[in-house]
Order: sequence, then C-alpha cells, then structure tokens
Amino acid sequence: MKKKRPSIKDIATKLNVSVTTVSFVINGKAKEKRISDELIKRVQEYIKEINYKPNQLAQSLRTGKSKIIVFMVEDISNYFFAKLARIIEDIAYEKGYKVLFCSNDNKDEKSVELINLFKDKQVDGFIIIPSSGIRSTIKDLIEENIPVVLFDRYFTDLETNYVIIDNEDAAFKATEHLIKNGFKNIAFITTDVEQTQMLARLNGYINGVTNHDLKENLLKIPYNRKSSARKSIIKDFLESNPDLDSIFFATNYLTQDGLSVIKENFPDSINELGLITFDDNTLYEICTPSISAVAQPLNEIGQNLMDLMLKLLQDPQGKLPINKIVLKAQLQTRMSTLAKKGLILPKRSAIDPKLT
Amino acid sequence: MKKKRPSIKDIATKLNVSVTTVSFVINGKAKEKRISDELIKRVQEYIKEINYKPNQLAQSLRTGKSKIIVFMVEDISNYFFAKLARIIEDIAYEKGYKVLFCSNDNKDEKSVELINLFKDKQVDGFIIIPSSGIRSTIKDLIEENIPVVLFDRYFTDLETNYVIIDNEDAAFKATEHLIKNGFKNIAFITTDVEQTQMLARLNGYINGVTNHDLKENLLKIPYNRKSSARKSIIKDFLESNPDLDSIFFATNYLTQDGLSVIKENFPDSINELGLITFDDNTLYEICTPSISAVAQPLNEIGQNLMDLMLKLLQDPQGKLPINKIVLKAQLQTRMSTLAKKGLILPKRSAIDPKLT
DNA sequence: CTGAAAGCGCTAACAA
DNA sequence: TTGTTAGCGCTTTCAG
Repeated sequence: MKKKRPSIKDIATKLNVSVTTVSFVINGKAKEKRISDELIKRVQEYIKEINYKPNQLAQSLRTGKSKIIVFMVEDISNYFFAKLARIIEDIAYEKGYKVLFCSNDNKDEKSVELINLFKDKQVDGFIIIPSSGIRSTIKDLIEENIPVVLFDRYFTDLETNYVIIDNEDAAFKATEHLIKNGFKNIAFITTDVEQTQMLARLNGYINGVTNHDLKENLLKIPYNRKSSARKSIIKDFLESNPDLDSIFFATNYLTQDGLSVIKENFPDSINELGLITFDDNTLYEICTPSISAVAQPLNEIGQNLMDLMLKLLQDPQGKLPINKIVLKAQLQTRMSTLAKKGLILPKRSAIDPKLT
Repeated sequence: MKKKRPSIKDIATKLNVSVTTVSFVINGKAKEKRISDELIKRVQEYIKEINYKPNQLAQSLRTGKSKIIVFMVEDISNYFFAKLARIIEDIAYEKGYKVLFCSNDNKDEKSVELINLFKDKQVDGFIIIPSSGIRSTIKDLIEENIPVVLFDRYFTDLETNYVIIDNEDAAFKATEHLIKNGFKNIAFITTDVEQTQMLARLNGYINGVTNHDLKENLLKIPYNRKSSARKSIIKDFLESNPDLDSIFFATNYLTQDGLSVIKENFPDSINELGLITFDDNTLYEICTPSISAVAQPLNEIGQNLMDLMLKLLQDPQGKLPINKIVLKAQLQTRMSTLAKKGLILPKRSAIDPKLT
C-alpha cells in the first residue's frame, strides 16, 4: 500500500535530466543557473503532477538547517506561556518555521538536558526563559553562534539578546495605583528566587511604598513548594498581619493560591481587600470582584521575540549587534483595587449567605 | 570558534577501528555482534571523553524515524489543551520523543496543510483533534500506515484509534445535578457545530431534562464568532428568557462569555443562577460563586493518548487492532450550582455595593 | 569478531 | 546550459 515517496532522482530519471537540474528548479535557482525556460516548465509541471515534496530531513542534513526553533518556558500549561506560545507559533509558521515547545520547570538540569538534546537535533534557534543556573549553557550556545533570545529574565553579566518587560516600573505603578486608591498597608507576596524579573518587581514595590512613607510587608515564599504549602504560608502570613488592607501578588500562580486562601479563610475580606496581581488572565474579569492585574503585552512580546529571532536566523556570521528590548506592561484596573476596608478576620458569613 | 561536531568517522579514525564497530557500540548492538569487551570499553570511554552525540538528523534520514510526534489541537493557548500538552510532553520526553505542537483553529484547510507539512518532515506520529472536514486526510494517514490517534472527537464513519470522554453521560449527569438542586428551567448554551463531542453533550442535556419532564432551553451560537458577538447573542437570549433559573455551558470559552454577560448585565443574578460548565479551570474555584464544572480527566486522557501512540509507534506493520477509548468525566460541584432564585433582571445593585 | 561499502535524499562545486 | 559526483552522518548488509 505504502508507496515510496518520489525522490529527486526519480524525477530526474523520469524526465531524462540530471538531479542537479531538478534541484535547481526546485530551489528557484533555475534562472540564476540559466536553465532553459522550457525545461524549467517541464520539471515544474511534473513536480506538480506527482505532488512532489522534498524530504526535509535530507535537506536539513545537507544544509544544516532544520527550520525548527525551540521555545522553552517554565511550564507550557501556564496561561501566560500558553498564550505566548500561540503567538509565536503563528508568526513562525508564517515564516516557514516550526516550533518545538518544551517546559523546563525552571530546573537547571532539565534545561541543560533539553538544550543539548535540541542541539543534537540541529534546531535553528532557541527562545528561552532561562532558569537561574544555565548561564554557561547559554553562553556556549552563543559562542557556537546558535541564535538565542532570552525573555522574561536574563543574566545581568552576560551579553545576550533578550526581550523583557520593565518589571520594576510595572510593579511601581501597580503599587502607586493601590496607594492612590487609599490603601496604606500593602503586602507584597512573592517567591524567594534571585530571578531578575522577580527582583525587579520587588524593587518596584519597595520604591512604591517607601516613596509614600508606607511600611513594607513582604512575604517571600520558598520556591518549588507545592500549592498547598504555599497556601498555608500565605494563610499564616495573613493571620499574623491583620492590619493589611491590600495585597500585591508578584506572579500568577501565587494569586491563585492567595485568592483561594482568602476565600476559604477570610471570606469576608474578599471585597474589602485591595488585590492586584502580575500577569493578567481573562478569567480575572469575571471573578467577583474582578481582579486588577499588570498585563504583560503578549502580542508585543511575541512579535519582538520572533522579529529578533528571524533576524538572527538570517544573519550568517552572527555579526548582528546585541538587542535588548524592554517593553512596558499595562495596568488593568478592575474592581479589586477599588475596595476599602481591608482584611477582615472571619466572624459572620456576609458575602454569600446562601452558600454556607 | 565554532568547532565542528565530531562524527562517527572521526571517532573511528582516532581509535583505529571502523565506523561499523563504533556504530554498533553506540547502538548497543556490540554484544550481539560479538565485539570484544575491551574494544567496547575503549570506544565508550572515548565517546564519553569527547562527549560525542550522534547527529539525529542523519540518524533520522537513515532510519526514517524522527522521534517527533505532533500534537495538533484547536488552540494551544486554550486552558484545556495547554494542560494536556504539558502532560503529553512529559510522557513523550521520558520515552525519547519530542512533541511538535500546533493549533489548527479548527479549520480544515489549516489542518490539512499542517499535516502535510509534518509528513514531509517525517514525523513519527500524530495526535489530533480533527476539524470536521479532514476525514479523508486522516484516512490517508492511516492508509499510509502513519500512527494517528484522535481525541476529543472522531469521525463516526472512520475506523480510527481515539481517546474521548463520555460526553453524553457527563452532560446528563451535570444536568441531573442541576435538577437535583432544585433547578427547573435549565438553559443549555452551546455552539452550532456538528462535532461529535458537542452533539453528545447536547444529547446528554436533552435526555436529562426530558427525563424529568422539564423544558429544553437551547441556545446554539454560530461557530467562529468573536467573543463580543457571542456575548451579545447570549445577552439577548437571557433577556428574552427571564424565567431561566440555571445555565449549562457546553464549553469553556462560552462560559467566559456567559459569565461576563451576567456580570455586566444581570449582576444580581450571579449568585442566584445555577451555573455549570464543561471543562474545569483552577480559577473557577476562586470565582464568587465558585463555578461547578464537568472536569475532563486530563491526566488520564494524556496517559491513554500516549500509551496508544507509543504502542502504535512500536508496531511496525500497523497490525494493531483499533483502540477506542472512552473515559468518564468528573463532576466538580461547587457553589454555583447550589443557589436557588434564578435569573434576576437588573434593578438594584446588591452584590457589590462598593463597586458601583 | 571486525571492516568495507552501499545508500537514505539532497545540494552544490566542478566539469563538460 | 546541463550533468557528474562528492559528500552531509549514520545504519546495516555482507564479506572476511
């Protein structure tokens, strides 16, 4: 049943020409090589007829190009990365590239393994959210002249192409937004890692509160804890800080944990606490209250990432200057930052009487 | 700078053995080929030393296997697909396969194009959510003996491997759940397509209500409308059906549209309407009220999908019997299906006084 | 036990 | 203007 795919050689034999001629026609070099129009047409017609498609594997082996780029993130199922993946995918396919996605769980070992795996597969380029310990692996990539662009975060001491957002500015503005709405005792719940983007967010928050002579209320949750562990840490924190009137979550999964803790343990507070989070989600709009968020400009990030990557891909000698792109995030203000009273320790069940 | 990767030949020359020997050692066929232990060790050590990695492209060209499987869904950024993607990814990598994700937007043309693209790339297998018009393309794949497994939906008149959930049963149970909680006027908001899974869900709902002598309230939203258009259709529907006391959304994005319409136009109803949706989302838990959902068993789906795919991949002759796997979904009952009063047309703003 | 050599399908330098 | 041919790096048959 399974008829072998025709090869370039089959075509050549059939048409009584050489493979070279066929190859030239296929690759559009016929004109350049001054092959007769008549022959070109004959070959092209035959190709159409049998619906010939070159074997890309062979092509890749020969040219060293695979037309594949890899997109490595922490977790492809995370809303932010999934959305971005889709944007990247669309641009890449349009340009004839395929995208291999992979998740590194922010683990160095896994990242390194994946990168090496893909190097063996001869992928053409890497778009990577680096975990903190793979500086040297990235460096190797660059030295081997393989296109790499980082995003979300980067290594301060390594000259690389990257696309990030101005996290500090965004966090600062979010903090100011809370302050402008009357909140005076703002908690910042973040994760205890040295990633550039998290540090920048922290700085933004700190600048925001100190600028207004307010107190810092910091909760750094150890990295790589499970959701349940994170929740209990948040719960303890809230219980021992009953004077808080608002919370700024530094990343999306902490928001989910936090909201869940509030709903469960401080149900009366959900409408009284100021709440804002990094990374938007369409569902925040339909929460009650709807949740304010710092929205990263997904389309812009994706577009810049791919623009850069495509440029690098086109550049044979790797002699392109390094590009460092910093984009602005956008504040999505919703109901959760308009409330007033602050944390309410549980006593009555006021929010949703029917549901007790 | 860019030093060429060592090839098998380099190793052979260096060690003064033939490439065959090296190849055998690499592929673990040394024993079988009765190569001396001493030689094996020597080769292995050298390979370690120079950190040799075979060129997978060449390997693929030779063996015809690329160790890549493609995972084609409607939209990789959709929560359900993204989560599943992650599960598939983990299993695949563990088994030495990479996964190429792609989104077909449920369009036939795009699907066909992608499939052909990947055939040229010699991918080893396809996991596909088929759009409705690609029956013949899938058939071709099967006839060419390329491993394919469908999921989420399938073609009733085509013998294929697939993994689906029992949509009818799940929808039936969700409907009964609403009825048991006192709802008598249940709307079913779905999309106007002939996909098997959507039809099954519709049937489940219809069986559910007719079983209890209740009235059907059907809203079929034309496919491929934008969110804003869908919302206005939903709004009209609710306005002209003020006697509704509950809504069953047939798929996740309709839920988002619907909730958004309710919040905007019928804010008093959010706690009074029974609400349930197909496809769970972690954020539903923290909505107010938390949203009940029919949860597809993601892990189980992913595991079954990959089990099947790996089996097909191992089966050289394609002589494996067809596998049709039907899994049960799970009802996640939350607050949204415990409420009582039903739709309230706007008059006062009771829910969230501070937010008006 | 080991090696020579053919060939997967394609590109491109070199010949003619 | 077209054809010959040498690889890309690997696997595997067949012969020692």
